Amino acid sequence: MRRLLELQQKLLPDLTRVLRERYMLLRSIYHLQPIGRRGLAQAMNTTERILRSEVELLKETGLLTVTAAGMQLSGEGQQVLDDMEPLVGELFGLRDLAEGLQKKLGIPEVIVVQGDADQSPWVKAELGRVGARVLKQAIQEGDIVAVTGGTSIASVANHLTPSASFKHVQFVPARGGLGERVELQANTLAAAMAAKTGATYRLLHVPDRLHPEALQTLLKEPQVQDVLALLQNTRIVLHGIGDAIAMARRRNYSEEELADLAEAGAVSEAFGYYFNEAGETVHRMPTIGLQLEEVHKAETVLSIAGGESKAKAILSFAKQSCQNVLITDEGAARALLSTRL
Amino acid sequence: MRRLLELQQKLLPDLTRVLRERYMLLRSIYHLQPIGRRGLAQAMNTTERILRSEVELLKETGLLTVTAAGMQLSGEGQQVLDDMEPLVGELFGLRDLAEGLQKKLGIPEVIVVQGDADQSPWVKAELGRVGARVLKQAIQEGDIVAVTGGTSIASVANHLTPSASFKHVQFVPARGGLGERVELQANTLAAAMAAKTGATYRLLHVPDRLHPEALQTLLKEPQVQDVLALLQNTRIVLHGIGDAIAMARRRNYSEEELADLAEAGAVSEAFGYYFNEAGETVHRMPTIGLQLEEVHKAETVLSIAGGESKAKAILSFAKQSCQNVLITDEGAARALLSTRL
DNA sequence: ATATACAGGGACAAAAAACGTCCCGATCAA
DNA sequence: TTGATCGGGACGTTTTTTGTCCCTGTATAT
Repeated sequence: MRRLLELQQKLLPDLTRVLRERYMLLRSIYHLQPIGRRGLAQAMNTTERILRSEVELLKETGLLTVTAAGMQLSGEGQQVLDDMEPLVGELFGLRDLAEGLQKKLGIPEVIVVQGDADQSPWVKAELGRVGARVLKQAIQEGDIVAVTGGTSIASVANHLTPSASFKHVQFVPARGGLGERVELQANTLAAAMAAKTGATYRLLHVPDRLHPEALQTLLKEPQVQDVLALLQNTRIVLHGIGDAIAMARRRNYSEEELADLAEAGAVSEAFGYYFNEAGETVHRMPTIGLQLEEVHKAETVLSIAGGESKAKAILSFAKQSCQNVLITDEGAARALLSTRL
Repeated sequence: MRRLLELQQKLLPDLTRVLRERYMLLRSIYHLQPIGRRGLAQAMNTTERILRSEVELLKETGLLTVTAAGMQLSGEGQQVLDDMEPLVGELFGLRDLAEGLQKKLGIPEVIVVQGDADQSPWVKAELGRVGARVLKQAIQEGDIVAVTGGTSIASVANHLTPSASFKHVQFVPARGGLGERVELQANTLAAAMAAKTGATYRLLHVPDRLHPEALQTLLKEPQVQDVLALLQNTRIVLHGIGDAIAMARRRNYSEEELADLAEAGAVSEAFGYYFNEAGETVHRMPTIGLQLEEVHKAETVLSIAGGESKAKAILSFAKQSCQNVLITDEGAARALLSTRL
């Protein structure tokens, strides 16, 4: 494929530019639909007229339909967008980035999506879309999937679709309450994923900020024990990676606690663990759930994190060397590759 | 590849049109170089200005160089033209034509080049170029290659290049003098091919229009016997297919003989044999050389014929069902496919 | 050597396409 | 019902493409 592209580019030098632009257009429409000309023009920061020409062309090709509510992708347009996925790597040079990361971080598989989650809101959605696709491919009957909270994982939940392969799958929250907003909590997302796919789910109801003694009591509860037993047999871990300080702040840590974390050198966060640059655990959220050893035992660990601001955190967590697949974005990838080892 | 092209076409509807045009441009330059803007514009019947824009673009891409003598392909341009070969089948729908012919005529491999040899002079050159390529692929050490005369085969000779694989190959004329112009005779072409490739060759010197008795005498000549013995071990036959009447006329048949041929239903001609629509031999040139049985015995029979006017002849000869590869052009292919079985 | 024919490149007006901008009636959501 | 937003029409302006002609240099044949 690469060869064909190079050949075509010699005969039609701005082929890739056009393909890139059209791809971004389709993708934007997909994420914003139904959307009007003006709104879209603003979102893609281009002019209304120029966008109009593009849209008219895509309309003639039948890739998008135009209603009074705005424009949206047709079935074929959706199909084309999906079919383009492998092409995108070449068009934006993402394949090279992915290979570079793979080598640098020692992760078996790396997928890089175009854009920067810090700058463009839809990039998070893209991460979710790709994450959902990868999860669907990895899933096997009877799997136990441990999921964490966070915006990236929430995005995956959003893009999951019903499928027979999820029939006997169980989604289990990786950890109990972590003090996040409810729509981003692991419990919520496990349930949401189950609902979207047709799988089943379990919950881990652990109130926030419990005293250690109360925690011990809870641990004896049959329901809780049940879930913990399931977590020990986790085959797939689906988790996000957070910036340590940002996560702590989101979880309403006091200024004092934040200072402690910073002093300890915490850089990244995942399933309630905080890691320093060397990948060592420097702090744990006071709750119960998936243990780090169990993550290492899992067959497939799917990490999702994007945005330039996440680069340091990704690098830190990669030290765990337990990941099988990393899904990230261009912004993070470039930042990672430009830092010295 | 096909899939990628379809995808691209949805995003850039006139991609294939542009690729087609640029390909034809490169090809025309290749066949006419060095050529000036005006001459080329006339040859491709387009305007000077529009061609100029195209040329400027290709020049910037480095595909052609511009000298005071005119423009010509650069090394890279040459390379691109070669690399495009597989693409051309898709762009011009030639793959479908080839498959159709393969089915209809029962020939294992069919290659169709773009254009019509009756209309555009360079199509014959293209047939030769492709023929040379195929021959080069088919050749093995120690092969004996029987070649016929004719313009198509002459074109193959023109496009052959030196190669180590031709080291111990012998080119042998399929038949003795057949009354054609010397530059199209089998003898000449066998020698030419040997010279171009670095192979060796043998000649079959048989004067035109010999009496049967004289022929018998000649047959006893050691030199002749030698060549005939070689022909019995022919592994590759490289031959053209002619329209029966046209060939006879080119060979200065009398009006009376022509009438006889026509009455006998002669349609096609190859290595001195004339066949009717059913593929039956209705006449033979009075000379010596490769026998029809030997053609059937050969491992590879490479037939080359193009132009709409050759369609009937190709169909007739295909009845022999001894061909392995047919190289023809769009004009002939379309005509063949549009005739009832 | 010289004439000639043909090469590429420059120039420029005409034509066409692309673009910026504004408006309008329809439609949907509040 | 109201207000915001939708797609499509309209139109002048800008940019690009195209047609046309000319000029100078260079091969080639005489």
